[in-house]
Amino acid sequence: MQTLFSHIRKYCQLSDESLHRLGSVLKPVELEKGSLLITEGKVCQHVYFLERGCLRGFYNVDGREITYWFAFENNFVTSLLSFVTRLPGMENIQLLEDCKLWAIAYDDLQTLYQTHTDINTLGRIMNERYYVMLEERFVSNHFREARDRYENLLARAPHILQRVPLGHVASYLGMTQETLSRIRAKS
Amino acid sequence: MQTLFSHIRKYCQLSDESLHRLGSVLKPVELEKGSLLITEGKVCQHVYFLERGCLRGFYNVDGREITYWFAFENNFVTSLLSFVTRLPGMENIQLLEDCKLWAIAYDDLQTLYQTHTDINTLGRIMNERYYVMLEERFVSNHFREARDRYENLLARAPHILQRVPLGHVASYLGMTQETLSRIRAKS
DNA sequence: CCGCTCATTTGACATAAATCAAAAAAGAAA
DNA sequence: TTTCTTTTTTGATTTATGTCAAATGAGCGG
Repeated sequence: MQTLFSHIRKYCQLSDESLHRLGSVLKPVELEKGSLLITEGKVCQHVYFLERGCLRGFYNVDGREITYWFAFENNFVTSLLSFVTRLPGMENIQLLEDCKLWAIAYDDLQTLYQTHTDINTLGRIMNERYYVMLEERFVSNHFREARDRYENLLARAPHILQRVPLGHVASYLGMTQETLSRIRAKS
Repeated sequence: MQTLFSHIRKYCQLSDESLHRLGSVLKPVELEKGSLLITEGKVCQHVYFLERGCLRGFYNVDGREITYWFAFENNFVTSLLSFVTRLPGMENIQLLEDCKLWAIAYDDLQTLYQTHTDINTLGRIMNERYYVMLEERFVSNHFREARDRYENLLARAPHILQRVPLGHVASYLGMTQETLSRIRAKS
C-alpha cells in the first residue's frame, strides 16, 4: 500500500486523514496470469492500482480481439467507460503476468470524492492524465505506415516490447502479427 | 452564457456562488470560419465553451493533416494535453464555421478548482466524459474495413456528415477522401 | 533430454485502399 | 448569369498489408 501512496504523492498532496481513509477502503487482490480482471457485459465496480505485474485491455471488435492498452506497475486500471457511466462495458482486462493489485469500490470512491476535497482533486488529475495518455496513443496510431507506428512505439515505450507477446503488440499497433514480425526482421 | 450554465446543469449542480464566480471570469470570443483557435507549438491557455458553430482538431502527422476530432454546439473545447501538462501542444483547432465561444483562462480555472469544490467536481466529471468519448472513438477506429468505420459513424454521429466537408471526415475515419467517396457511392 | 504447447517467423498469394490524375459538381463572388 | 474556387467523384494503376498455411524456435513439465 505504501507503493500506492508514494505513487499518489507524485501527483498531488493528500492529507494524512485522506490517506488513512483511502487505505481503509482498499482491498488487496492477487490474481494469476491469464485471468480476467474485468469482463465485457458487466458494470465495472472497481478502480485498481497495479502494484506488480502487467495486463492488457482488449475489445472484441468485428470478431477479433483488439488490444488497445497495456498497464504496468504503478498504474491505475479500470474500465473507465463502464465505471463512470454505470453501464455494462465492452472492455476486457486480462493479466499478462501474475499480479498484485489494490481495489477500491465505486461507492467508496464516490463517498471519498464527496467528503475529501483533496481526493476529488486527485481523481480529476488522474483523469486528466489518462486522457492525455489515450490521446497520445490515438495520435500515434494515425501514422500512415505500419513501420512508423512500430518505430514510434520503440521510441516511446520500448518496455512494452520486452514484456508483452508480439501478437498483442501487433494488435495494439493496428497490424497483424505477421506484419509486425516482418517489420522487425527488416530493422 | 445561459446556454453554458444550462449545459453544466445537466452534469452537476453548481451553487449560485460558483456559477457567479465562473461567469465573472468567462470572456466572450467570436471568430470567423477558417481561423485557428489553438495552434501547435504553443501552450494552450484556455478552455472554451462552444456556444455556436463547429470546429475540428487536427495534428500534422507524417506531413499531412490528421483530423481527429469535431466539436459542435454545447461542447467544451481545448487542447487538453497542452492545457494540463503546461507544455507546447501538437494540436491545432480550426473553425469550420463562424463561432461564438466563451473562454476561461488556465489560472482562473485552477483558482476556481481550489476555492470551489463543486467546480472541482465539475472538472472531474467533464474529464471523465471526455475520456469516454475519446475511447469510443478510439475503439471504432479499430474496425478493420473502411466501410465499417463509415457505417459506424453514420450510426453514431450522422450530424458530422451534414456539417463537415468530406475531406475532413475521411481523415477523421482514417481513409483518403477518394475512398470515402467511393464507399458513399456504393451505399 | 524429450515431447508438448505456445510464440514467432517465413512464404505465396489476394485484396483493400492509397496514389496520381483529371473530370464533374457545387458554392461563392462578381 | 458568368466566372472562379472549392469540394466531390471517377478512373487507372500501384502497393502495403492482410490472409492462409506451414516451418521454426522457445519455454516448460515430466
